[in-house]
Amino acid sequence: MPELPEVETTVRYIKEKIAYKRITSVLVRQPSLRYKIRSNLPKLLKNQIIQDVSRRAKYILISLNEGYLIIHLGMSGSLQITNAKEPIQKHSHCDIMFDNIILRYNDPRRFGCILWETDLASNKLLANLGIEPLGDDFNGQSLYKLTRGRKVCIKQFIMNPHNLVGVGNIYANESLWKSGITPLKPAKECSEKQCELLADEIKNTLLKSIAAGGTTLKDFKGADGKLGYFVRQLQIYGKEDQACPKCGSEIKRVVIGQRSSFYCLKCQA
DNA sequence: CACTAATCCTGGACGC
DNA sequence: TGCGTCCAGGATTAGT
Repeated sequence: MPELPEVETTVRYIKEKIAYKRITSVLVRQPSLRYKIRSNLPKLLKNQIIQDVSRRAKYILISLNEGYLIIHLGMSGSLQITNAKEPIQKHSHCDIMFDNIILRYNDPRRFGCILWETDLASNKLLANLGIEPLGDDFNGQSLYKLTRGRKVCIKQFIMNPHNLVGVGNIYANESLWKSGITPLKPAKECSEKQCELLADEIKNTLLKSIAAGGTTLKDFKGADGKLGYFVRQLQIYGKEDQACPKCGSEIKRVVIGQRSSFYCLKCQA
């Protein structure tokens, strides 16, 4: 599923393809996503020129002459640059057409969204987002400050987009294992040193995955857009009952906040 | 205010 | 083979 690295890779790729191009038409086949696609979207977008493509958390932001397109890929969404000759796939819900190319939104589980807003500040979804893990203001110190007084466990804390954005279940598991912190530890009990380690590992994991993103992106053409290449780099996620790559003891699985969590009893305290 | 559980949806894995 | 059941997952919303 698209996590922050996949979204970032998608943003870079589509920006290159559609920047400064004019939208000729828009076709909505299935408006029922996480939020319904507004019925006047084609009218709103026609003849608009793409000014910029950027990212905030896992939201893809497309600046137009008037207003913004806000796209989220949800669990299973992907954006492809394609053309009219390519056959429509089963879950291709929306086409944004340019002179020679089409930006095609595909999302089997329909957890994503395609919204239009006059300005970003008035959008509720963007209003209460936490810190960007790859931004300059995220580091051990800021993580330490944020976690003070928070008794929720550290895994849930870093996965909550009001605290920190873009860290999904897989990246949370991997970075906690790498920094030797048990996912069950109350956030407020993480030391300065541990916050330092964790912040570094979150950044590392995301950056590595972005570096692998080019390869992942090619896999987006496949039906499900699932992990593809990056899945091979996983050390702990989904490895229940297998040996910890660091110490060899058995990896445990627990459910935290309805999410599977994998950790090593020996390495993570 | 802080935290928990339910929710949206489909495809894939699994048991019978 | 085919049916039913369950699970995965991000982020919001309703509920405690």
